[in-house]
Amino acid sequence: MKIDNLYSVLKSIHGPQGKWWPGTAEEIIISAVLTQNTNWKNVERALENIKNNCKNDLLRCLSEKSPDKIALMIKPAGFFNIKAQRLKNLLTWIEFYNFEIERIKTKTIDEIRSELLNIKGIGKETADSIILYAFELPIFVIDAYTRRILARIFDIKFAKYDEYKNFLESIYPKSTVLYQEFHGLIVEHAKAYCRTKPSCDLCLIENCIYSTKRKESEN
DNA sequence: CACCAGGCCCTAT
DNA sequence: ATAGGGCATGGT
Repeated sequence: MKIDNLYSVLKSIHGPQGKWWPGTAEEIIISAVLTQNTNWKNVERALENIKNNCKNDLLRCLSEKSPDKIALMIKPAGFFNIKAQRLKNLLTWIEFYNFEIERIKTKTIDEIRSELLNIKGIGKETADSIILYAFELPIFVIDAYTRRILARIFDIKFAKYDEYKNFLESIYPKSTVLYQEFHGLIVEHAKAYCRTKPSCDLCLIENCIYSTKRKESEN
């Protein structure tokens, strides 16, 4: 199997993901921080608490809360103290743009990424997730699952995040929808096949492709 | 009981 | 440069 086909193979297995990252742009920005090393179910609870406390103008409202207040709201998501501070840092940046997403989007992807990475608590995966899903600009999000799939199936290993990113962006066309779908497919694949298994190391996409190929050959 | 989850930062080699 | 520890909740 060629890496050019990974996307279509994943899609044939798991189907189109549609709006894989739920919520408005504002909610996506917040949940990008909440989901750091955290189960999505817990993110939903935390986000729900925030929405209950901030009925409208989510980002501006949240930015006016104290770190302690925020920590209390996002408690279910874990790491609540550090995440509360990270949200504050992120919101301080967004405030420069008067909390208007459209104003941020007038900058280039590289500028936005660089600014996001200057925020303490926003690493590459979080920054790229925000750019791809909240700002809807084409950037390839790399996570642990992405690395694992490349390693397992294609025996491809890089040392750095940006090497993975550049590699995949050189193979697949720079398309927001494509990158959104792709990342969603990778995560869903990992979830679907790992969650119920005792060890994630046994969660091999190879198995999945193998069984799919068998089905095809049986037809 | 242990291990994991849609990471990131800081520190010690 | 890079490995290891801390952050913390809820599910399996």
